[in-house]
Order: sequence, then C-alpha cells, then structure tokens
Amino acid sequence: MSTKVKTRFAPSPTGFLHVGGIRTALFAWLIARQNQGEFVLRIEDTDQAREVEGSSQHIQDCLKWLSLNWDEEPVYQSQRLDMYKQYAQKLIDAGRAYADPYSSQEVQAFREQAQKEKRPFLYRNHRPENPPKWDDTQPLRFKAEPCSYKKTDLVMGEIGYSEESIDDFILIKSDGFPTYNFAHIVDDHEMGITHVVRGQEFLASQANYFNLYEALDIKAPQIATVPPILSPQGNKKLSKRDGAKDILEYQKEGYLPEAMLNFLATLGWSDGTEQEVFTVDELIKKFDITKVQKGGAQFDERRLLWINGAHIRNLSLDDLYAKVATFWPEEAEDANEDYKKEVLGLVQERLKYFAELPELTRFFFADLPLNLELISGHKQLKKYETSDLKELLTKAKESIEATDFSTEQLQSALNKLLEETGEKPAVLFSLIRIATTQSPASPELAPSLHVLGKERVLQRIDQQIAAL
RNA sequence: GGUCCCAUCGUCUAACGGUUUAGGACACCAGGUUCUCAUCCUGGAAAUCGGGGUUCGAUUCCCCGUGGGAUCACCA
Repeated sequence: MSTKVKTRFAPSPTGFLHVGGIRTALFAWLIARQNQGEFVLRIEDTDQAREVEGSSQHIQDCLKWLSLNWDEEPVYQSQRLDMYKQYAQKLIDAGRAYADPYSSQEVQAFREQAQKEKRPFLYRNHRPENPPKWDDTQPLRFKAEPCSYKKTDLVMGEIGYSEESIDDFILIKSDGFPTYNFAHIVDDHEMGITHVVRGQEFLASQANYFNLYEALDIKAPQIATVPPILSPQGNKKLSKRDGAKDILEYQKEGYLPEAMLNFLATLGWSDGTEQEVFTVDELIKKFDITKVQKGGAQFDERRLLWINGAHIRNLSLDDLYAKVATFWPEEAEDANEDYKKEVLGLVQERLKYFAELPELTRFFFADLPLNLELISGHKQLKKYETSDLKELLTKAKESIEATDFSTEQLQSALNKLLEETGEKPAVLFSLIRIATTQSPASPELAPSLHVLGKERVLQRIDQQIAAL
C-alpha cells in the first residue's frame, strides 16, 4: 500500500497574496486532489517583525474564493515552538547543532570580508571550536556535513547540488522562533507531507535541506520546484512593484475563480494537446506537475481576460445571473429579475469581466443623456441632412410601433423598412440604435428593442427627433 | 564573483532525433456574418540565441560562448 498523498500550502502572513503564491497553492492542491490525497494549509508565522495583521485571514479568503479548499484546521507554526525545540535538542544531542557565539555584528563582518574577497560567504568557515552551551538567547546553528547531491526534482528533473552551497544555517533564532529553513522540515515530516511544491527561490537552499533531512534521519518528500511568474516585461520575478495585484482584486473586478485557476495552471503548463480552456475538474484530471515548464513565464493579463471571457460564455444564463448579482449598474436597482436576465442574455457574449456590466447595460435601465456626437461623428450618418434623419426616424417609429414588439416582428419590420427606404443597414440600423441607446455600442438591434420595450423605445426616438 | 537553473513566433506553449514548408492559443492585421461593440468563421504576418561537434539526419543529444533568472539573511 502506498502512502497517502498529502500536500500543503505554506505562506507567511506578511501581506497580500498575488498570482505567484496562488499558483504554487494551485499546483499543490491539484496534486492532492488528483491523487485523492489531502491538501493542508500551514501559516508560517515565525517572523513576528514582518507579520501583517489580518493576512492569515486574507490567505484563507483567497483560497476560499478560488475553492482551493483545504483539509484539517490550518496549522500555525507559532503554536508549535515546543516541537521545534525538541527536534533542535535531538540535533544538539547528536552533535549536529551548536550555539552561535558571535554577535550579529561579528557575523556581518565575516560576510563583508568574504564579499570583498569576492568569495561566497560561508559561516562554517568560521565555525567555533568550542561553542558555548546553548542557552536560548543565542541563535542555534546546524552543523552541516557538506557533500554533493544529485536529486530528482519533479519539475526540474535531475539537479546537482555542490557542497559549496551547504552551510551552518540558523535553526532557531535568538528570539526563540525557528527559521523557515528548520521549521518547514520538521513540519512537513510531522504532518506527513509527501510532495512539496515551492518557488525557485528555495532551490539554492535545497542542498541544506537534504543535509538536514539526513541529520534528522528523515526521508525527504518529493520536491517540485516551480519557476517564478515573471513580470510582463519578462526580466524579473513578478512583484508588487510590477503591478502584481492582490488576488482578491480580481474577484472585485469580476473575474471567475475557475478562469483564474485555468489561467494560472496554463501559465507554464500544457497538457500536450491543443486545449486551452479547462474546467477545474479537467485540470484535476489532466494536470501533470512533471510537465510544468522549467523556465519562468511572463504574466500576461490579456490572456487572463480572454480565458475569463471564454468561461463566462460557457456559463448558463442562470449561473451567470447568480454570479453577477453585485455588479449591476445602480440604475438597475429597481429592475426585476426577468428583465435583468433578458439584458444579461444579450450581453453575455461580450462580457469579459463583470465590472464591465454597468457600462454595457446602463441604457437598458435608464435614459442616457442625448449625445449628438454619436451621429455627427458617425462615418455614414454625418453625411445626412438633419431633415432626412428626422424623416427616417419618424418612419422607423411608425413601423416599429405597429408591431407587437416581439423580436421576430421587430426584425421583419426593420427588414421591410430597409426595403422601403432603400437605406443601408449601416445607416438605418445605426440611427435607430443610437437613438434608442445613446451608446457607441450595443447588442443586436431587434433583440435590444424588444428588451427595452415599446414605451422606452418610442419615447427615446421622439427625444432624438426633437433634439436633432 | 561562487553555486544552481533556464533558453521555440511579441506572449503562453506543441513537436518518440526523421511523418515539420516548426503546430496551436493570446495579442496584432485584413476579410466575412443585415448597424456598432462582441461572438463566430476565413486568411495574414510572426520563432527554434550564436558557434562547434555526434549522427545518414538535429528544435530535440554533447561542448563552448552569449543572454536571462534564482540564491549567497537571526525573511520566508
């Protein structure tokens, strides 16, 4: 029987989460779900100074929005200090950890000296011969046994690690909290984590981790080192400075969580076919961590926009209606559900994200101010005399008025009007569309008139005639 | 500077060493669908970083350059 797959997302609560962190969480979540395993959340709050109030809750809000649901209660490292101490004691007893006798100024001096000599800084070059007994007030350091490794990484493949990258790193800080380097090893083991997914920034420390696993006599989990998401300029890791947004901003702008997951999963991963749009279930079925690209991928929000539109178009009208509830223009406040659904049905295919809904639909709920530039700036209509436009609108009004205002009758009335007037659709339809919407763009004419209703349409045409 | 990683259209990517005139998608351009915007359809432009090998044959394997990234914290 094989061990149950268990993955984790282990963010530090030091600010908001952006796409980079979420993608790591997504990959870990997908690995768990596709193996009927578990996915757990661990808050790495071992740096009190950098902790940001509320970020633990924020992290959970992000995961909830995206339905990256976790199993068990979230684990907080700050509540497990005793456990780290026990592991530390084991290392001390085994002669694999020692108290750091130097002040931080002294260590800093070593570092600067190494820098000046253009050598990498290695603390172990200054390893004290007779370190004092650890009394909780000094940092506790790992006593490394430098060696080289060749290990398989799920994403990177075979990676060689040289002993120059292995050092006596700090296990427990002088404030009594463990470092990430120590705590995550202990926790992953204690929690039974089988697959670790994390960013490339940890790759350089990986050899230290292998060394520590050996010292602790712990079997290392499978490691999947994922490349960073690059800034849109492509020259460096995406950061807040490059416009990386709080993931919940996308929720506010009306992106679908499944579209966000689709976008992030296919940023650096492809299933080998030509499929671009995936449901979450398909991602669980088809995702393969070993096929994730080794190099970083640039963040391109235009692609997210396209994927979001594709997911929106795949939604049933009822589903879409439920999801856009908070995005209607304020003018729609008193509109009834049936009317709003009809409007939504007309704009569904041109909606890219929900925050666009107001500008796309406002004229369905309220009379927009007359905008004569829509006609004076129209490439066809601007050539017409005002009197001709008035006449056309008057005729249009008459023939529209004679229908029962069903889309079908409106359509045939409009068609007949084309014949009678001998005008092109580009002229006649544009004129009616502008008169009834006062907008530069709108859905198809006949269905729009139908949804707007007789009273509104006729009144708006009258107003346009009067204003010409 | 040391260590490690990476390298296909502008972007995301596909291509058991041969079926490839390097495929798809986004973005872009042009045309079509009874108006606009959008959708949809058709077409277009657009890439294997350079140099050496290995091989009958290299996008694919090896080496050297070049370029890019990560890291070298009592941060994660």
